[in-house]
Amino acid sequence: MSIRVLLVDDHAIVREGVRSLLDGEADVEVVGEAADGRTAVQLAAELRPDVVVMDIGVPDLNGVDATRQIVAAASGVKVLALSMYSDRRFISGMLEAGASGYLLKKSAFEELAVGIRTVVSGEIYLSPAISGIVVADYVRSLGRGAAASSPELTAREREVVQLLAEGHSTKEVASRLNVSGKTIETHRRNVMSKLNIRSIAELTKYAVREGLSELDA
Amino acid sequence: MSIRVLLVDDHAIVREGVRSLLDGEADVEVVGEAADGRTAVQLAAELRPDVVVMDIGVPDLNGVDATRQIVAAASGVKVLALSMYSDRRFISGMLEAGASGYLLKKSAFEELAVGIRTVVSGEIYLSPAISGIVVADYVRSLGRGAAASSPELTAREREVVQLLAEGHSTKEVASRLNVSGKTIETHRRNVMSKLNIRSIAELTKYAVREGLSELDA
DNA sequence: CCCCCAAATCGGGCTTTTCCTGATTCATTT
DNA sequence: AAATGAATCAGGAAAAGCCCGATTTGGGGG
Repeated sequence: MSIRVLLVDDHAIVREGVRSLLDGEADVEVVGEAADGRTAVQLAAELRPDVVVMDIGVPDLNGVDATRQIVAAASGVKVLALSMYSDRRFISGMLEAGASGYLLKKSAFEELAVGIRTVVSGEIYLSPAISGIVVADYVRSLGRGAAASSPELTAREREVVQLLAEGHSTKEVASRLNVSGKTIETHRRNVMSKLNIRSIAELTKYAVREGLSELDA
Repeated sequence: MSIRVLLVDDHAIVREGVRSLLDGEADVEVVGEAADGRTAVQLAAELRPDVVVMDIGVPDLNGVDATRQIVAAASGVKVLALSMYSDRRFISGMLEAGASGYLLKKSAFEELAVGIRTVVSGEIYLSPAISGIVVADYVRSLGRGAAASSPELTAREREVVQLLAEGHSTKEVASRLNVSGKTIETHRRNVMSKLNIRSIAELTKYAVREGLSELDA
């Protein structure tokens, strides 16, 4: 029985390349691909892969929140983050969301193969470069009580912010999330109140700064 | 005689993936890889590949300047830009530097294969999404000689965009510029029509990309 | 077990903004 | 002189936003 993998990355060339490489691994089988977070969550539920290889900077639903939903909905499905960034916020975000591993795109493919097998076996896999940051954070956290990330916004709120920052109207966001426009409106206003901002422009910049949205999206 | 390719990308996984895909093309042979611009220039001189597939966001020496040096030093070597971004500045930068093509990572791999063969034959290859931007720039350049930073918009329009992107409401912008709100409204709608965008979120990102606004403003 | 709270959901009614369709002025170009 | 593009503005319809409140649901603590 080979390891069933779902690939999530918004760049088709990258997905196809990784798939091609994984095809060379006898014990790994790519069973699906997704170009955005929401599709990833759906496919994870349908396909029940062993591992989701998740890029963080994906549209529609970001990698962190997609991971949270996948882990919550499909127990047993492991998520392995594959990111360009070694930014502490992304790392801690993914691990807190329930990812079983984190590696960098600049790593060799061999690391991905090892990482996949490692997380399937129930262990955690971190790129060597990442380990240092995680340990440093851990050591720091020994001194303080909590204060890991900035839980200002709820997961749902971040979801709404991301979609709004990607240029979707309130109505579009509502229909995509299958809720009333009033609900989205409330979420937006709550967020803007929490962040003390008064315009979509500032909200968009916040989303970009937080990695919820890409500048060229 | 197969087409000899040099891959330049700072992400090993991406390089290996693309190499794996290209290995499936009978007439293409990957003869080298580089993780940064300086190495790319050296290898291009040593290996004399037919095509350099060049990522823009590489360390040490950026893709644009690396392209410039490769084209200057090794006549006959074609450079095909492979970028995450469809930003006009990158596109024009690469083409001005002498690249023979530009395609996006979100394209399918098939496009890369076609692109490589196209540039080897001496022609230019552009992703369809890119072509529109290039043509728009070209058409614009027909009218003017220079073409400054963002020649799409008039000075007044940029002024309005900047203020909107900084989070000011239409009314606030109007009073600051001492004109009617209706005028600002018209400017905004004209701009959004020109740029083919439908939301303040996208307008804000445009402003940030163009340097009209700061992310932390 | 029950109460409370936070999060998510929605509605009514009113205000504000946006959208669509023109229209005028002025400077530059042809 | 005619045409074009840029900047300015208006009126009315449509949409979105703002301020109130309300329900439901899932946990935690008493």
